[in-house]
Amino acid sequence: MLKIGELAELAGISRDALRFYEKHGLITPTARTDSGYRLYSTSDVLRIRFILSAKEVGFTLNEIHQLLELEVTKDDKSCQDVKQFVNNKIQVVNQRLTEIKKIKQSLQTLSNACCGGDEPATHCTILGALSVQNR
Amino acid sequence: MLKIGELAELAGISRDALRFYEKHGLITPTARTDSGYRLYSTSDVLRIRFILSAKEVGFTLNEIHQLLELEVTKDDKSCQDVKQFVNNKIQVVNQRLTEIKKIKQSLQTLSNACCGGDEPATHCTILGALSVQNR
DNA sequence: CTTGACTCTGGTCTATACTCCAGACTTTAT
DNA sequence: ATAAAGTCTGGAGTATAGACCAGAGTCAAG
Repeated sequence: MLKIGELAELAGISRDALRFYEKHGLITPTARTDSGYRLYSTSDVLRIRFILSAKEVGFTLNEIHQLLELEVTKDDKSCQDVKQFVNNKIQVVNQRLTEIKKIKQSLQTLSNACCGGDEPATHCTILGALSVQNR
Repeated sequence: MLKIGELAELAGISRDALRFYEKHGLITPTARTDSGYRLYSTSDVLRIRFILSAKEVGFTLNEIHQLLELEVTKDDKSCQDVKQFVNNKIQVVNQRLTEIKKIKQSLQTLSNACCGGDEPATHCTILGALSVQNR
C-alpha cells in the first residue's frame, strides 16, 4: 500500500490533486492507517492512471466520474441507457480522434517545410499547413 | 465580411468568446466599420476553426496562441527553435492519440459486453474494459 | 423616424481544476 | 529523544475560459 506522497510521485501529480479527486468522488483510498493516513492499493493506481489518461484527452473530471461510475451487468434494466451513454462518448472520442489527426498532419507539414525543405512558403504557418491538408 | 454575431453563429460559439479570444491575441478582426463594428473575413473563419479544433483536442488557449504565432521562413535563424517547438507538440499529440485510442477501445469493449454480450462480467466497468486492453 | 435587433466597452461573476497555506498530528532517521 | 519530513483537515487563493450585465451607440425594417 502506498501513502499519498508515494502515489503522487508515481502518478506525477500533487498530493493536493489526489485529495481533490477524492473530494469529488473520483477515487477513495482503499484504506486508512489508524492515524488517518490514506493508503492506496494497486487498483487505486490503475484508477488514477485512467483518470489522468481521460483528462489528457479532454474529458472533464465530471465526465470521468460518470465513466468510472458505469457498471453494466447483464440483464440490468438500465443496460440500454448505459450503452447509449457509452456510445455517445465513443462518438465524442471519434470526433476528437479526427481533429487530433488533422492537427498532427498540420504540425508535421509545418515541421517538414521551411527549414531548407522544398515545400512552398505558404506552408510556413500552422494555418498554411492546415489548409494544405484540407484540400 | 461577417459581423461578430454572424461569425459566432457560423462557428457555434458566443460573441463573448470571440471577443475573449481577441483580447487574448488569438484573433483580430480583419477590419472594423466606421462605427467600430468588428468585421471578419474568410481567413478569420479558418483561424477560428483551427482554434476550436485545437481546443477540442486539449490545447489551452495559450498553447494555441503559440501555435498560431509560429511562422517559419527559410533561413530564419530561429528556424531550428521553431522546429523543436513543433516537434515537441507532435510528441504531445502522439501521446494524446495513443491515450485516446486506448480509451476508445475500452469504451468499445464496455459497449459490446454485458448487454447480452458474451464477454465476461469483469469487462463491465471502464476499468475492467481498460485492463483487458492493457493485457 | 422610431422600434427592435445588434454591437460597443468595461466590468463583475461563475465553473473547473487545482495550489497554497495554517495549525496540528504522525512517522522516520539519527 | 528530538528534529525533519510527511500527513491530516479546512479554508483561502489562482488560472483558465468564458458568461453575463449595464449603459450607450448603430443599423435595418416597417
